[in-house]
Amino acid sequence: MELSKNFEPQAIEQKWTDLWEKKGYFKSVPDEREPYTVVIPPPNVTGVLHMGHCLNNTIQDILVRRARMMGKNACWVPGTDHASIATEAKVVAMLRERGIAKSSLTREEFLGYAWEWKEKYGGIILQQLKKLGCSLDWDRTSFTMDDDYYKAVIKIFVQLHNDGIIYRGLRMVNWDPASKTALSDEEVIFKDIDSKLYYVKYPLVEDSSQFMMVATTRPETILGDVAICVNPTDERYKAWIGKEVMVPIINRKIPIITDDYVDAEFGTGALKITPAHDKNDNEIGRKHNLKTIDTLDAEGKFTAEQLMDENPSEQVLGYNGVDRFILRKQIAEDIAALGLIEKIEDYKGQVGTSERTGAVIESRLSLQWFVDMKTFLKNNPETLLSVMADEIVFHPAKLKNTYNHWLSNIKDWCISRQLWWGQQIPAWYDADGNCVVAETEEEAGKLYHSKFDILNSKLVRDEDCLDTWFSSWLWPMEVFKGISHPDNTEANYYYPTTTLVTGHDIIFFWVARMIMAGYAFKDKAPFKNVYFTGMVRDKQGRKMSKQLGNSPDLLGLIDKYGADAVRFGIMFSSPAGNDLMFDEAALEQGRNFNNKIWNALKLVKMWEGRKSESQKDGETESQTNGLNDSSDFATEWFENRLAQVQLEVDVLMAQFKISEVLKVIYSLVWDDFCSWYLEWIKPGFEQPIAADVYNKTVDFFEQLMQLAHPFMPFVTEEIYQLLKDQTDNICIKQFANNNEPSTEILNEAELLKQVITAIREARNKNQIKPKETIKLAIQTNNEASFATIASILSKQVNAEAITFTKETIANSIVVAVEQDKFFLQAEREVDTVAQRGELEKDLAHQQNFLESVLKKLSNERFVQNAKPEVIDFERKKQADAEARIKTIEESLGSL
RNA sequence: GGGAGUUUAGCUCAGUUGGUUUAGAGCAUCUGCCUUACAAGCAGAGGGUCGGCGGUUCGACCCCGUCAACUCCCACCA
Repeated sequence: MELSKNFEPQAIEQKWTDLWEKKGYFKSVPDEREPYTVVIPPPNVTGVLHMGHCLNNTIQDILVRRARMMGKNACWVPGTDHASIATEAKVVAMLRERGIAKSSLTREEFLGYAWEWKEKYGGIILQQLKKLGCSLDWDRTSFTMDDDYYKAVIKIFVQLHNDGIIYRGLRMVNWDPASKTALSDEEVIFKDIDSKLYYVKYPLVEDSSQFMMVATTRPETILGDVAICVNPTDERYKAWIGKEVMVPIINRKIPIITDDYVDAEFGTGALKITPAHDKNDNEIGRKHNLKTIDTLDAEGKFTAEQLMDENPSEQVLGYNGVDRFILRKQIAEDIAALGLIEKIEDYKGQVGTSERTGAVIESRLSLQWFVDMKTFLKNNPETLLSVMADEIVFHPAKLKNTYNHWLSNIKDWCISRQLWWGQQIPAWYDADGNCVVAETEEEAGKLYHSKFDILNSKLVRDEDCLDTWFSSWLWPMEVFKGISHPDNTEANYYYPTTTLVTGHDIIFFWVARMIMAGYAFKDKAPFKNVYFTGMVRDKQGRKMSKQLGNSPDLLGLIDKYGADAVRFGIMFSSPAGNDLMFDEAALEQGRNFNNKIWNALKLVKMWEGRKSESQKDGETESQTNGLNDSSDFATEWFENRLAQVQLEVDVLMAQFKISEVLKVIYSLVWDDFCSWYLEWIKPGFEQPIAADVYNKTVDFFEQLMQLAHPFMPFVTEEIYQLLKDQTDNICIKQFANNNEPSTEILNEAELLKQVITAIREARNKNQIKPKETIKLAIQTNNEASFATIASILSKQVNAEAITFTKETIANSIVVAVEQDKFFLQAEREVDTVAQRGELEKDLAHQQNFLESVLKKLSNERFVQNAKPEVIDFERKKQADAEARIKTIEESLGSL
């Protein structure tokens, strides 16, 4: 069979995806094996695959594939999240394009469109994961709004409500005017913005020639002012306390009050109090029994509704419906027209924005549902303890601090959203606002009658739905129906899951809440390990974003480089726990690596037809030189090297140093296997290869592919199949047990590599052309061991003859490695001047080195205090350096 | 304002309890090679007073102190 010049990923990826799926390799059912369970962080149904997913899912696939090859029952569950706000926004936008307003639809009609949208677009991202090679158990695909899942969420809501953990209350909440819903604190992102600080004069009621000056960034809320507040210790305002000032434009009389909260240093030291539009103002308002006057509607537009009993002027009514940001400028201008603006300063401040829509958040007094997190946490103390005690292990561990801090300062969780797409809150109200919470309408009715003894009242269900995270916190349990059908076989087998892989940006949103939920509802941690990935950034370290346009097209990259190369690239540049700078050059490196492996295959396949039955019959080029064949040494070395790396990989994987593992494998394949091993066993041009050497080589190659398979599934499967007729597939081939590697042969090989490199370097420096052969004479105490590797050595340094000598050979290039000396004789004259220069440079270096070693050894305190092995090592350094100096001096003498 | 982290070669990063040939890798750079697996390659090389200063120690990239720069998280000073 003819193998293509370069590896062509496009030709094989689909083939293996289809075959793996057809054979059902990634399907998992409970059995007697130990499970290795991973649940995917469910991407939003609105999502398309981006670099973050690529990183995240590649890591999961590596863990899962490796576990599968290590005899575990690996189960990786796919699925998507309904993403209430994001999806509802998309559906609303789609309807708008079709000319349909959401407000013209009933809830049922809207949900019909939403499901339609979900069915059409919701699966795209999962299909894209297939392209990446993810070995998910597709039959288990879940969705956070599946029927059972929906019921599970409702069940948990009712349970927590009955336990008194969930309550409904009128609170200041974060309000997103774009999506017209409340948000949790976690959904608010604070951003630095340039704004203005307006210095506004409030005329004193008793003497309008005097003013109270207030600095504010939000003049648009002035019409809702109910007081001016100063610090009680502020001398400047002592005389003003208790007096009244007039609010500009609306001319409301408001008192001057005091509160410790006010910082006398900031602005003018006087704070206007607008309880409807600011959390702190609201607190102060409550303390001082002030009115709350709301002047903004749900969309952030002015409304005079609550001003009507003040007989608002035409001017005030004219503000109706004006957007808050336009209003800000307009009111500032109008106040300035009254002569009541002293000055306007530039001001750098922070504003909260919606994580989803980006809209500036308003604080708004609103009736919402909350989870009492402090009590909930008190009931489930393992949430914190298990992480701090490493019962749930965080990678990297530094995030334990972050986690601890958040839990220790936890606030109540606002879980109601003014949306339709999501689990509808199972609360029913009568006309008087009496409320019952139950899983179904029927139960709600029964409960109502048992509770209230009111006849014929009509119950209406709460319109709102739940925060998406209130459903996804059940994910590791409910994908196995652990809540909707508790104690089922699957849930008992797969839960707790083994490892969670997710971005550190959702540690509070999701990870912390899953841990809480795990302990609260299953009395068990949801997972044993959490691997937090960093954020994917571009080459310049900027976050990937749509706005910057620096987010590469992942499917395009897969087409261009192949999925294996993409996986390689992202893992290779992904240090554990740090952000990674994405650079397409890494993918190129991955592609090159695939190609390197491919070419190694081509080389081995060339030998396949030239096997000789026994090693004796195989006449190698070396033997024609009268040297012993060294391939036994090569195979023995590589076998041990492989065992060594396998152990190293086990250790690194246990520490989740996944990109380190890839680097180790990369170097094993490229350097040890291709650059050294294959060259060492390579027969001469059109010469045969000993059958046992060939078979061992194929075996090594298989093992390498197996080791690399979790990282690069496609190319490794392809090569595994091409190496020889296989009865199985690499993705389920079990790792063999490792033997303990022999350090002796590993050290011998290291020395051989050093010798080869040193001689090559000498050749290069002396401008001996690659094709030009040399005669090599070796002066050593260890002729026997050099004799066994002589054929390798002669091949690798292009020596036509190797001899042993006791004497220094005149007019040759001398190379010293440890205590052995190598004399190179070439056709061309030795450039004595250059040689001398090199030798003198080396001599100086060795002498300096020796000096530093001797200084240490002559230090009495060192000899007294240091460990014996450290001293021995220093003595060896001394001996080696002395030997080398002697060699160099001899060489200089013979020049 | 609080907390955490980072600082090692041009770039991205390793460096395990202080001693391992006066610090390692990949990429990039330079030199020489189209050698019949691979130029997406081969063989070599150069490049770092381990952020600054001080300390502990026989010995510090590693421990302590301090300063500096950067990053992230938390916190609604209007």
